[in-house]
Amino acid sequence: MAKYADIILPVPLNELFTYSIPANIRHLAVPGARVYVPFGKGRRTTGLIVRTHDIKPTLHETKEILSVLDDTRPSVLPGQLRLMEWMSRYYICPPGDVFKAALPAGLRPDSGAKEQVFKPRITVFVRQGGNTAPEFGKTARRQKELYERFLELSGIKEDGSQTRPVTKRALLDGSASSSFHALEDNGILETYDVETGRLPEFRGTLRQPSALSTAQQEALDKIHRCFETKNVCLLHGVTSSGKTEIYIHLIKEQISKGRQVLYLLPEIALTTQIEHRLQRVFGNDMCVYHSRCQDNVRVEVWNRLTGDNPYKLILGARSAVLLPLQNPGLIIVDEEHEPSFKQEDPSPRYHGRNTAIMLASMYGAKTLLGSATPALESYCNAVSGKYGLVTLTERYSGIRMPEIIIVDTAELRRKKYMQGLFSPLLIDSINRALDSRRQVILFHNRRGYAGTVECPDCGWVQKCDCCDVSLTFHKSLNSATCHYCGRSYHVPAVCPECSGNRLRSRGFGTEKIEEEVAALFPGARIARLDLDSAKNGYESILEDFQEGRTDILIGTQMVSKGLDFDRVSVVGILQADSMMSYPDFRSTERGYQLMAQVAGRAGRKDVPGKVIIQTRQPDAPVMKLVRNNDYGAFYQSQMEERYAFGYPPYTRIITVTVKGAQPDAVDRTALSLRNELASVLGDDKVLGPDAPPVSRIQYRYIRRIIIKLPLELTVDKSRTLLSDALDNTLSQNTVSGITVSFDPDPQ
DNA sequence: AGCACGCCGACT
DNA sequence: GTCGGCGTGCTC
Repeated sequence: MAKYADIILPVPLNELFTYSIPANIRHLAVPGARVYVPFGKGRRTTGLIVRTHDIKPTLHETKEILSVLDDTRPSVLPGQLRLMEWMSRYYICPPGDVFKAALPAGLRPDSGAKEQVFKPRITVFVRQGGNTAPEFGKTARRQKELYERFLELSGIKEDGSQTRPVTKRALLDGSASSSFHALEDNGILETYDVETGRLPEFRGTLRQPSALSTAQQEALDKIHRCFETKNVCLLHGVTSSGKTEIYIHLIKEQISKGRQVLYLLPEIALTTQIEHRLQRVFGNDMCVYHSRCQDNVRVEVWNRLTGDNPYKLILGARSAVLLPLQNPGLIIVDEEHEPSFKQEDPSPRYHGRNTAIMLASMYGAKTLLGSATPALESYCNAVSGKYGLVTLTERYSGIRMPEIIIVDTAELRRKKYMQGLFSPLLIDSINRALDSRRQVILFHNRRGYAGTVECPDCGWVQKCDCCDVSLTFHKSLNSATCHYCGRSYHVPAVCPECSGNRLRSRGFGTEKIEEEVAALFPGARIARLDLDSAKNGYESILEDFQEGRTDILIGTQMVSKGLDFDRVSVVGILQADSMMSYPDFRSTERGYQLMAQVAGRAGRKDVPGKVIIQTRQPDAPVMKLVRNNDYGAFYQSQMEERYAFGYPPYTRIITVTVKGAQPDAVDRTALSLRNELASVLGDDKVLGPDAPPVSRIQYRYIRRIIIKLPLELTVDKSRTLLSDALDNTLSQNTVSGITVSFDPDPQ
C-alpha cells in the first residue's frame, strides 16, 4: 500500500499537495477519498486524493494525513476525478476551484466554520415504554388525553404491536410537552430517533409516458439511429414541438437498461412545471439539483448517488454535471444555446453543455442537445457531421407558428403615434386579446439602460461608490441599486454636481412598463416577473398567470424559458433593439435566439398567436430572419460574419482579465501581457487591453484582453502558452496585488 | 483563499 | 507603553 498521496486542496493554487499516509489508514487512502489534513500554520482542511504512490517528495517535507473521511466508499468516483482534472486543464483554473464547485460545503469540513458541516435530519418518534399505563388520577387528565391520543395515532393492537409510527411532533401537535415528559419519566412512553433526511418523497401514482405523435416518433427513431454512429446528437425542434416528451421516452429506455440519465436545464428554466411532469413518470427514481438547494440537501443527494440505490434521473442545472454518477447512459442538455450554461464569475468558468459532452464521452454515454435556436457552435458541429442532427419542424398537436409582425417605432414616434412605449398595433392587439379573455406577455430586455437616475441639467448619473456602474432606479422603494454588488442607495433630492432639482429617471425598466400598462389597460390584471420580483418567489407569479388569474405578464428573460402557457395569444417585444445593442460578437445571435424564443410563447392550443416586435431598426437583416423563422439563413449569415472577423467557431477565444486596486499597475500589467501574447501569437490574434463596460467592481480596476486562438492549437499548448506569457509578464514587472484570470470560450 | 507575521497610529 | 490596522508571503 502506498505511502504518499497527491491531494487537491480547496485553495486557488495550481499544484497538488503531497502528504504521507499513516500506515494504519493506508487501506482507506484511495483516489477519490476525502481526507482531513493540516495545511499551513494551525489550519486544517478537507482535501481529495487524486493518486497515491511511494515517491518521497524532494522539494518539501510531507505532513501526515490526519484522517480519511470516507471510511466506507470514496465520495468522488473515478470518472468524476477525471472530469475534474479535465475541467481544471481546459478552463485553466486551479484544481481546488473545481473541487469547491463539485463538493457541497458539508462534505468539506474545515478548521474554521464547524457549523458548515453536514448534519443529518433526525425525527423523534414515540413508542410504548416498558411500564403499562396506570389508571390516570384526576390530576393527570392531560397525561390521560395524551396517552389516548398516542393509542389512536399508533393504531396499537391488543398484543401491543404498533401499526403506525408516531412522531413526537404529530403527537404533541404544538401543545406543551410537560405531560409528555411525565409519561416518559414513568416509562409509559419512550422516544427513539430515526435519521429521516430532507429529500422529498413522491407519493402519487406513476404514469406511463404519453404516446408520441408521428413526428415525435420519427424524431425519436432518428435520434436512435444517430447514436449508432455519433456520441452527440442535436435535436433542433421548433418551440412547442414536444421535445420534452421525446426526452421522457429516451430516459425511460435508459433506466430500463439500468443506466442513469442526467437532464440539464438552464437555472431559470428549472421550474416546478417540468419537475412535476417528470416526477409523475419517474417518481422517486429522480431528484432535482440546482443552486437554490440547501447545502444539507446537496449532501444527501450526493450520498444517495454514491450509495447502493442511486437516483436514476437527475434533473439539474449546470452544476449537476459535477455530481457522482455511477453509470450514466445519456445526458440531455435542453435549451443548449442558453448562455447561462457558462459559469462566469467564480472560477471554474466551465460550460455546462461542453462539460456534459466530455463527461458523457468518459463514460461511453451519449449526449442529446436540444434547442429551437441552437448555438452557432452546436449547429456547426451538426452540419459538419461531428454531431448528429435531428430536426422537428412541426409544432405539437397542430399548433400553428405565430404570426410575427415588425413595427417601426422610430417612424411611429416621429408621427406621434406612439403612446409611451406602445405602438397603436400593440395596444389594439392587447385590447383584442383581453376582450376575448386571452393572455398577453410583454417582454423587455433590461440589459443596457434600464432606469438610471440622472440630472438633465449637467448630465450627472448616479453611480455606485465601489463599482463603475450606473444604479438602477426602483420607484417603489425610492432607492437605487447597484446590479453588480447589490448595494442600495437613497436617491438625492438635488443633483450633487450642479444642485439642480430636476433629477429624474431615464430609460425604462419593467417597473416603468408596469405603470404604463396599468394606465393603458385599466381593467387588466397585471403581474411583473424579473429578478427583483422573483426574490419573493416567482413560482406564485407564474402560477397565477398559468391559472389565468392575471392577464398581462411583464417580464425579462425569465418569461422566455421553457414555460408553457395555454392562453397566450399576444406576445409583445417592446424594444427589440436593446437586445442587440451590446458590444459583443454574439449580440446578433443572442438577439435572434431571444426573439425566436419569446415569440414561441405565443399561440398554444386553439389560437394562433401574434407576436409584435417593436424596433427602431425594422430593416436590420436579423428582423426578417426572425419574422420568417428562418434559422438556416440566420446560421449562414452569422457564419460568414464569424469567418470574416475570426470568431468562433473558426477560432477559440480566451478572455484574460487583469484586476487590481491600483489602476496604473493594472494598466501596465495588462499592456505588458498583451505584448507578450502578441509576440507569440501575432498582433491580429490579440485584442485589447480594454476597459470592459463595467471597469471597476468593488474598488478593483479591470482590464480585459481577448485572444483568438487558431483551432489547430491544442488545449495543452494554449494553456502553456498563456501561463508562460503570464510568468514572463509577472517576472518583468514588480507588481503586487494584481490578479489575472482566464475565461476560455466566454459567452 | 486563509492565516500569521510584521511594522506604524490612537487608546487604557 | 500596548491594541490593532491591513500589506505580503506561504501553504505539501
